[in-house]
Amino acid sequence: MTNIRVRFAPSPTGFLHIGGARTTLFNWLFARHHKGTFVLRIEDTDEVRSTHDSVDAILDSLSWLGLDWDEGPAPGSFDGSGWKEKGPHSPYFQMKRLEFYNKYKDQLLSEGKAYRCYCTKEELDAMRRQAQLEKRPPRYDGRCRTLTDAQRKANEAAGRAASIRFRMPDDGATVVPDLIRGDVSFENKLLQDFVIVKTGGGPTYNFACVVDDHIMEMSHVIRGDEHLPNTPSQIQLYRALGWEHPQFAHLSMILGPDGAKLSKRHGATSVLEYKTQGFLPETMRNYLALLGWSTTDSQQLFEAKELVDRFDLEGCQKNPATFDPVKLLWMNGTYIRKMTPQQLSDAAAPFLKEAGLDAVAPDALSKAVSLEIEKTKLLSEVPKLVDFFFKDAVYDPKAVDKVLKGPVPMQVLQKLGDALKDFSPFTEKPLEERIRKFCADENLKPGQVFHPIRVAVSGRTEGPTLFLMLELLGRDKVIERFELARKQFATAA
RNA sequence: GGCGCGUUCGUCUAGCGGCCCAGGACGCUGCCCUCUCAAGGCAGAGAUCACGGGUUCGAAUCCCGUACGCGCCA
Repeated sequence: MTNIRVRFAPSPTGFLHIGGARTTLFNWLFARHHKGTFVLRIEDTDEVRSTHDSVDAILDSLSWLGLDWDEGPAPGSFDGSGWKEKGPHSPYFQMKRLEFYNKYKDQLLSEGKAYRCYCTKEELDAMRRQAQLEKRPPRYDGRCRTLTDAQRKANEAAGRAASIRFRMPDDGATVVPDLIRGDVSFENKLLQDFVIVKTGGGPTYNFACVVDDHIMEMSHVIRGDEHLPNTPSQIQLYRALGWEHPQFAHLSMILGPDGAKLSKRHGATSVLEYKTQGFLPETMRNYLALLGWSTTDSQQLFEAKELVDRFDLEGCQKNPATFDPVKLLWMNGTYIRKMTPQQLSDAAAPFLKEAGLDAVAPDALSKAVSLEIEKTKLLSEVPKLVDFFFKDAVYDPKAVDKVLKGPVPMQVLQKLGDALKDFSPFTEKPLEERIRKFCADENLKPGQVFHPIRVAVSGRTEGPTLFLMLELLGRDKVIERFELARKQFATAA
């Protein structure tokens, strides 16, 4: 069996979006599963829209997702003119590989498999309109196929720029053997002589892609569904160049909730946005894997290694999948619950810093986090879940209305405050015993006591288990907040 | 417009001729646990397998059409 070599080949014209991340993930999983090689190639032939920032954003996104590549540019290595690269096929930027495209363009030209086309944009537009009028497919008519040397010279003399077109076969059909969809057949007469080199001299996507995939020895091309209609043209190019084509696998697309291709108007589509929202990379990998791939037992949660072990192209879905943010959120919660409090604190560090909680002692923070871990769904929620341990409580008016209003809560706070003033040890079990005794002594139901305590101390009705929360806050803060709440809300009664 | 791909609970999916009047997961509803919120446990609602024809003793599964959705080429 040949070595497995796959690649992800993004155009650096923006951030890495969810669809691109999914394609990368599948390539990466396939490579790792087969102990093959994963290559990152930058298709920057669109000189107008390609930017250095986009390259960096893509590299950062992949690094965050934990999808490492064996060949290609190194993240963070931009030095003002380019990136450091690793791998035997460097450079991995198409704009630095023009010599290859030129070489094979010349070969095709000299073998008569490609030709110069002098048609202007206006002429091509006219041709298209005419075809539409006659209800024919708008296909290039091949008028420059048979230009004589004299005609060619005349065109050159007239200052017309030439593009290079590939001579497609007129008859027969081209079959795309697809690992996911089976054989897909396209009639050649409906395919046109497509441009391989633009008038400006740059290669088109279909040409550069074929040349590079061959030179870089790709065994499989795993890419989005939208490339399937390009594939017969590419296969013809491989043949004309005397090359064997790689195996193809076309992944179904990812849709937004409205059934249209996932795009910016559906909200967050940049992978990095999910990082800032507080999702974990392992969540993203697991969830994205399930978008278009599954096992026969419909397993949902996969350890990192398990995903690599179990991934295969056979489990890939033909039909498009709708991205479900609700399930993503659930999944993030399951991953957070698997973490230790320490790990969660560390992972949430950027968010804690933003909330001004970065000075909190790690040990105290970890304890607070441990009380909230099972309800955390996003890293970004951690600060507001624990802030009242370290900052003044902010009283939620609704909570106050519901729980602190009336004479009973106020009395509870006063009497219990007195009772706890010198109480020791101020730890969970003794506190529970003491407070339950207080309930009995005062002839109050536990709820009549517990709820006011909770709101007085934290400002809200929902929170961690009560007595541990009190222990962690410590006696001084508890007493202080009892008093503060009484002063602040006594009149409200 | 032409070509191509797709169509199983709201969503992600299992299913590759009998085990399926369709299984799992998210979400939803109810109950249990309980000091709140969660988490967890249990139960439930939810899919005439897009539609119409075939093939077959038997079809979600095979074949052919139709509809719809999406993509590509313009």
